[in-house]
Amino acid sequence: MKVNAVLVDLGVIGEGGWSYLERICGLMPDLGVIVCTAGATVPQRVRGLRVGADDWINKPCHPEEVIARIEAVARRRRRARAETGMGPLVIGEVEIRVDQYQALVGGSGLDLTRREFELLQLLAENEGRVLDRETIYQRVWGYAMAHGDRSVDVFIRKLRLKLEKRSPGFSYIHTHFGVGYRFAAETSVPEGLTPGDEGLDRAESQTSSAPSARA
Amino acid sequence: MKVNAVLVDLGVIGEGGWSYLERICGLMPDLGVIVCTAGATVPQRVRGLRVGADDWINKPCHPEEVIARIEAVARRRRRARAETGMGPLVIGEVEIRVDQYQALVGGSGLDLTRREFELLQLLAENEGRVLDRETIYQRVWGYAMAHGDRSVDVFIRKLRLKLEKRSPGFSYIHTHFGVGYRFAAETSVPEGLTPGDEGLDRAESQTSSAPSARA
DNA sequence: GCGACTTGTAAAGAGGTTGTGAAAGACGCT
DNA sequence: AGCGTCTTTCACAACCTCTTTACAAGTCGC
Repeated sequence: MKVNAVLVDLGVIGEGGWSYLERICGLMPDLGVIVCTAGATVPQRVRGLRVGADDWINKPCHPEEVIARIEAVARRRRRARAETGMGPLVIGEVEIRVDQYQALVGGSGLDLTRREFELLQLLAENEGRVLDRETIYQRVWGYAMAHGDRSVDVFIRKLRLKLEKRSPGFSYIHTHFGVGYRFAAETSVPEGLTPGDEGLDRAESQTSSAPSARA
Repeated sequence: MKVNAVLVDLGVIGEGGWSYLERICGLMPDLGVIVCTAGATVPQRVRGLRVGADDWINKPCHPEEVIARIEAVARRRRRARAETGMGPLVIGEVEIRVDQYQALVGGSGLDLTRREFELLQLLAENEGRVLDRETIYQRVWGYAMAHGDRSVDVFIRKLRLKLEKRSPGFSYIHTHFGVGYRFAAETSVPEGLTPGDEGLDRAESQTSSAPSARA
């Protein structure tokens, strides 16, 4: 069961309420946030929506409407991450069984530590997308990355070692210099390309060389 | 400019309003829909949100709050679209996936550095518009350009090389002497046409550029 | 066409980013 | 507590990108 939205009853809103709201919206951008207050003024509601709340209900309010608004927000959220199917995550040779806390490569189990697994899971859930280190750290470690922290790099390396040992010839984790990392199943040595005629273009072809295309 | 949300004023809602709302929500699931009505009852609002509206405002309502609600919905939409990669930027053969930090030409990936990518993105977002160097620098580098800085020119060149290598016969980045650069998909060698005799409105030659238009 | 200015092009060094191996520290188990 | 495992930190090497510079080529007004 996945949470798509929360209903936050702040009562009569005060300073504590604002910082709380900001923290929720900042920390969990994927979560729908509906705020419920007693007698909030228009400027307050405006401020709340600006901070990041998805909806704002003022008491007294009808239960039916509250439910409908929750549904509306939750539906939006669900749609936004429609790809988060419940089945195992499969990218190329790699299969991730989230519920079992286990990753497989070519059918046999991969021995990962907790951090390694959660990093792999995050990357795989965002297949094809470049994630920067701050985002990775925030979502795997659960709090903000300290300046100069190299943990992400180190764990990327560990994952790479374990993955590429199991399926040689494929590279999964790609570095985007100055940006972050991207997870995708690609042949590490694109055939038919002579190293040297590339010029400025390092010709990493995204689509053509996917080994086992995953629709 | 991309539309993220619409505000639909249905007045006093009747049967026509319902079918209209259903059509909008059904036809354009990616669009945020905010409904505005006069004196809709709670069951009516519940029904509207169930049909697929993202928010529901009842008149009389404060303009400030309306704007805040539009912003909230639009923000959600934008985020959802960026996250799911729903809205790649497509100009001619070039496709830009902002969330993936990746650009494709003719379906295969173009490997760009961070600055190159951000420059391309800026140009593509302003397709057909001439951007001067100061603006480009300000928006890609994030601060004002120093006098005599040639960085923009250098990166324009790098982009041109990578783009034109991949789709020969087309030029995307056009120089406007003394002004700046303009991004548009055009055949690079149109015979008998001197670049410059386009007159005053050179900006809107937005050919939808069928790739086979060269014959 | 001439001169002044703008833009194209190529290359190299500086500076920052990432890869890598190993040691130190934290954690959990018996 | 003792031990092994996992995590974090550190230092250095390797690498990539950005910026700068210099010169060539192009464009505009006269």
